[in-house]
Amino acid sequence: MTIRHETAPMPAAPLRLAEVAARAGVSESTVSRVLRNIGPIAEATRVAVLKAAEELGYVPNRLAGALASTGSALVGVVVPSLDNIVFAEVLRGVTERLEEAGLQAVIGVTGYDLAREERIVSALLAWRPRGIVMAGIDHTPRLRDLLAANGTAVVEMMDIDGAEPALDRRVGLSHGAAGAAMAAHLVARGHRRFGYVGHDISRDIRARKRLDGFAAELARRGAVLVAEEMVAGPSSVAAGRAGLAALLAAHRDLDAVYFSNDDMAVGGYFHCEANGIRMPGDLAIAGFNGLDIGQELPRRLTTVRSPRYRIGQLAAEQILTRQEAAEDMAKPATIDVGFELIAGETA
Amino acid sequence: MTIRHETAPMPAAPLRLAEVAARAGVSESTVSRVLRNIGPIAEATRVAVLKAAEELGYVPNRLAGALASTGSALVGVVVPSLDNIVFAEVLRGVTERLEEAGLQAVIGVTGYDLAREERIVSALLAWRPRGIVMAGIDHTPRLRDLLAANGTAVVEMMDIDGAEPALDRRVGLSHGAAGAAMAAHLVARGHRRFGYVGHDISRDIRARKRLDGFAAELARRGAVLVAEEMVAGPSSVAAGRAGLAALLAAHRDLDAVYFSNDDMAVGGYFHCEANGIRMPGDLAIAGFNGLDIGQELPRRLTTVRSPRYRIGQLAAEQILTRQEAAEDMAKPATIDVGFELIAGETA
DNA sequence: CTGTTAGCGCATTCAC
DNA sequence: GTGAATGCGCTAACAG
Repeated sequence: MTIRHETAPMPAAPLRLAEVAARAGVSESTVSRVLRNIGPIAEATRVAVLKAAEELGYVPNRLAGALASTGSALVGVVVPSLDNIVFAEVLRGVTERLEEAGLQAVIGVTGYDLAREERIVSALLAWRPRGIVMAGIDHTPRLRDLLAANGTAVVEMMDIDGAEPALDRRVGLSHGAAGAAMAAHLVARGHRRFGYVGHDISRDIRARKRLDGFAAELARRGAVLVAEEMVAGPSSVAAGRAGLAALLAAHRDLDAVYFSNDDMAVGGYFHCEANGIRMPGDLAIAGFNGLDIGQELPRRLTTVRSPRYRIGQLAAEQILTRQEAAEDMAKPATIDVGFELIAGETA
Repeated sequence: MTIRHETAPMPAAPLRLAEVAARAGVSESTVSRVLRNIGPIAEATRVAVLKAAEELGYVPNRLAGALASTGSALVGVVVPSLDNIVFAEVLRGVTERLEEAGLQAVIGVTGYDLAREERIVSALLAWRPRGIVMAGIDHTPRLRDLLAANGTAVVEMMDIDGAEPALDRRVGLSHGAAGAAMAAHLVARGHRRFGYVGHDISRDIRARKRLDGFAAELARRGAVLVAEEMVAGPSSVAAGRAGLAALLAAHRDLDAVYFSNDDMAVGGYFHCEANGIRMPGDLAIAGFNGLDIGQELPRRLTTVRSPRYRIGQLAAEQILTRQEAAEDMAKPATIDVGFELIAGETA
């Protein structure tokens, strides 16, 4: 047993609307209206209510509020990973835009696992969110059904080229086109014999789409993708370094190497630097994402910049502006944010 | 007006417990119990209920559940930034541990702004979360009062050395000690004349604590902190590069430079590389965080590794294990996860 | 402009 | 083992 000093803060149950109402001498509804800026309120009572709420340190119970009004201020946000700065930036875009509108993000991380994504989204739906924002357009059939049946606003981010029909809205870019654009650029720079270094591409579907677009464009332009080196596990600088080493050990005659993303490409860069391989003279190197680190290297990395922060903001925006009235008429809409090829100094 | 095909999914209102009950031919209470694995249930009815819920694609309404049971499965998570991979990793640790326990994270990003932190936490509290996990131990007095009065479980992460009393639990490391450890290491390596390159340190309180610990230890060991170069804005590779350039322009006689973190230090590294400054012969360089990128540079960066993922996990753990029963007796507890000095090749 | 009356969907007493 | 009430804290019609 402890002896509690009189001034010690009592971990009391949170206050209710009723207690604010009592202190202000008005009804609960009035307090509710004042706090939500709804309807006409006499200035005197508004002041009194605000004062009472402030003095008591009242924090409204949004659980109750959402239940009563059938509409929570929560938005589910699902990303495949947080190791990757890319998704952290998307998340920042989403949360910032949501905050402006007074909404909050509940997050889920799938680890690139579609079954887990299904479970996570299902759990998110339990909060009756205003909407769900998820990375990627590839989902389990069961998740598609769940989302469709639920009538929840859904925004798919990052990727816009897929065979499956859109759930609701899409904000992103064509990874196939990004891969093709890089292939075109590299071929134009005179490179002909290509290699590829990637990470576990069976899970990272967008990386696969880039590779497919890249390979197809190479073929179209008469260049060759000589070899692909896939490193197990997630992408990282270390994996890129090791991957390039392995690739070059087996194939000494490559002009250029395309990496699954900038992390991997930076690893390749370091391998070249450490082994006296000059870029792009001895070997050209290219990545994807347009990360800051790549542009701060002594030789700027050739890559494609994806507008991640903007994608996050636009995705949140879609949730905010979804007109319930127009819901039935609205065809699933796609916003293509495009990408920018950065012709750096490594290719 | 659109003509809706018969098979088109009707964006119906989400199902209620009652509909599952009707289909299974039992009462709502029974469904509720089956779904939550509570109390004795006949195997036959359990199967029937599960089948009905599955077939209907029922997703429980946690808003209602939390309201009725006064306890939500939400945990507020507040970080200063998401640009920095460091906090993304912390967030990953938190969400992974929470997911194991069936809880979900609602996030808030403060932008290193304490007033905004206060608003965000206040908004988070509105969901009556199981607990709040926040980065840092420096908060507005008003936020401290709010949290104390509320009786919410609070875990402060990252930092453990502060004048203010802990709110509830702390999981982190002493940034002052980390700065001092680096000072000791560098002096032991023979360096005497030091410079510092930092970012906007008025907002990044932990960076300031590291600098203070660093400077104090230098003084104690008879070395000198010749100059500090503060770059406006957040930390970045570019800022570190520019900062070192500026510092060296004004002070040509430095032995070693301590950076506010690894991002900045990597920038310094690139500056040296681009300008033929050899590390550590001409200039020693050290950072803080132990990011992967620093350890993949051709010369491994000398730095201090902070166990960010682990901090996140432990912080979530604290929320989970907080015994309501022992709540009154429990003194605010601090978990020091420590840090590891990485003696790289740049110092 | 303000108060009163009903639920929101579920978890929880209790009975049976 | 199961079902029938009661209320969580708030918003949303209604009156007045």
